[in-house]
Amino acid sequence: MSTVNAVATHAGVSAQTVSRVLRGSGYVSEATRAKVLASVEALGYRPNAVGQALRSTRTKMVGLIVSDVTNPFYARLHRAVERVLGAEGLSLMLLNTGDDAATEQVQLDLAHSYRPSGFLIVPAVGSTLTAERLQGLGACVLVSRTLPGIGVPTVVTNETDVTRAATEELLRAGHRDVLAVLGFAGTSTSERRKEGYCAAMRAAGLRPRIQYTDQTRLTARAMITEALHTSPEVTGVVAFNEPVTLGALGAFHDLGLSCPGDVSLIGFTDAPWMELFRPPLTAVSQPVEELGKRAARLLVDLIAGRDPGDTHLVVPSHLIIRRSVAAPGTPRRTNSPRENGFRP
Amino acid sequence: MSTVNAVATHAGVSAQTVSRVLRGSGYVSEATRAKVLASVEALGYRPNAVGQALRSTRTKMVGLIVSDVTNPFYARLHRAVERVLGAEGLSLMLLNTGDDAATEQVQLDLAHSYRPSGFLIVPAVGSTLTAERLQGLGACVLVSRTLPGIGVPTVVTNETDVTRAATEELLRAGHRDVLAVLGFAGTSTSERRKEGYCAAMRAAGLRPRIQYTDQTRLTARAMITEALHTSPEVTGVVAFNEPVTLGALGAFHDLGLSCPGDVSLIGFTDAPWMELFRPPLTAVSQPVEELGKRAARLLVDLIAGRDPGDTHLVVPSHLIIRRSVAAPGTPRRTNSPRENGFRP
DNA sequence: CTGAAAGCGCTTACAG
DNA sequence: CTGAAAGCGCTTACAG
Repeated sequence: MSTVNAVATHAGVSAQTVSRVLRGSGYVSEATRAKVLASVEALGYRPNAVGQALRSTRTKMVGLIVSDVTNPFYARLHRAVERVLGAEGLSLMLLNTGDDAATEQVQLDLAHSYRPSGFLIVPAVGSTLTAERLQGLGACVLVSRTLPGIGVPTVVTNETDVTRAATEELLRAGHRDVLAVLGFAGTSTSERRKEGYCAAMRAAGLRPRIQYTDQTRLTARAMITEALHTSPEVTGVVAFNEPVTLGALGAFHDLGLSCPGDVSLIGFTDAPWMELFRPPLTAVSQPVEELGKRAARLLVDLIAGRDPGDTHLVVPSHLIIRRSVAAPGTPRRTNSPRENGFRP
Repeated sequence: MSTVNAVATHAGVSAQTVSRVLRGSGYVSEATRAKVLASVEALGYRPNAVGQALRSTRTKMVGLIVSDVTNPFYARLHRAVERVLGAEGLSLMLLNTGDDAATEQVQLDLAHSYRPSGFLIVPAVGSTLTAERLQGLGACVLVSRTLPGIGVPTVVTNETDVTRAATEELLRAGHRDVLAVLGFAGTSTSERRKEGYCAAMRAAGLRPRIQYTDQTRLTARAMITEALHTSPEVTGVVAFNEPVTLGALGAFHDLGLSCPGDVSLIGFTDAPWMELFRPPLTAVSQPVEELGKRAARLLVDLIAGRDPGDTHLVVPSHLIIRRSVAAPGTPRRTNSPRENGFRP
């Protein structure tokens, strides 16, 4: 493993000159530059990022903190972010909070110990992050979820509007009792969607019916099974994310309910299988790639000390109409669960 | 941002003593330890991982190099690996090769510049990685895919056996013309599955029919559409991964083919939606969590310089029988594509 | 245009 | 049980 000094000796120059050539900063004569480059080549020299980071007090790395790496939403986000950052010579360190505030602190500490150039954070439920803490982290952008009363830059989608549109789609088909399955209570994503849902219901003079979940498939499946079991008057469901959408379909299965015959469904975060499903699912398509790209660009500006312009970005989601919403049928009797997934 | 020296001054000891207390190595008196800990607390000191890494010439980080972060297989792998490594105080740096050999080199260089403690690698297609290169990287485990003639530790699944079992499941139902849709030609995963598939076909005196793909949904969809279009005698399909399974379903849709009425399908890498699909998909369930756990443990042993025992691990996949395989119906006529996804 | 000196924050030998 | 010295690999001022 050769070092700058080895290259310097080999080229007959000083270490700083090697550094200057490699960073392309300052003046270097063509002759020296050529000598250095030849030595770099000859020795197969690769700069040690740790040495660079220590001296420059910043690692060319960005911490991406998400709540669940196996949720496809975050995998897509990761890839989109990586594309933009990679072009800027920045790497990504992906950390998982499991939506636990304590884990979030630990992971943030861990990432911070590498002194990354910046952070892209999806705050965990009940996050205890404060403005000061985030300030201390340096450049930082909140993605998808925001934190109340904290003026940090954010990039989110227009969930309120699109959830209202989704709800109205069900109401237009004739549904009167629509269940909104949300994520964790208190997160900005749940609350903003609740707003849109409630606005549509109120405008139609209907009573909202809300179910919070932990955003995972299995919990959603059990909760939706129970809700539809005890409230057979529900004929429409708006899901929260891909796992919850799968949970809803699992619940329909457990109760022997057909979709859209017995109950209509609007999926969230359109996934490839939703188009192929029978029925093809009407779903909200979130612009995940755009979200990631915008967040990454905003962060890059912040890191470079450039004026980023608007620091509170909203990218539009939209509703894709397919065939999982139909007019409600005859009112259901009490449904009893068929098999796995539900304990009364 | 306080440093060891700040803590040392505050506690009235030397920097090395602080270091010893924090690392829990060497002898330190109870009194000194208490003083140091109090100062750490008082100053809110957090060690700088970059400083540690530079001096100890190893970063407490592992590079995980995969081919496509948005493939759920790798997301699950990431989480499983992170669990084991996190418990050992190791972080993960996730890098994407997009299954491109040149990108693989670049990403590996990049990761290596941080001098991680080890690497977990899913080699890209046509990977130019050599034994020497991997040696130079330090501790290294190949996951899921192997490289021919390279004695590096590996953790894979028993693809040959399970693909043979999947093929036999179709033959048992009466199929004679079964299409095996594989991934990239030449990867160990494609070739090992081809082996299992061919073994089953040969044993039944049948002619193999193989289609290589780039393992993505859209390409698989187009290729399978074309294959089923030109060869209406095919009545069974074995898919390669989740994206290819979706591609197959898309192809059936494009050709107006029902499953399992017109064509039977065996999915690969069981995903939650496959159970809920109509028909519920018979699929190969890969032990991704186990794969990640074993690979991570093996790497941890290697890093610690412990004897890892067996360095070529095979974890078992198994076939989950559901309802996408049925007896072949009457032979199909030439199918013409219905809509999007296929250009003759 | 180039170099000698210093130091980023930590830990590794080496003394005592 | 504890400390003075040195150095991991690089880049940042500062001279010339």
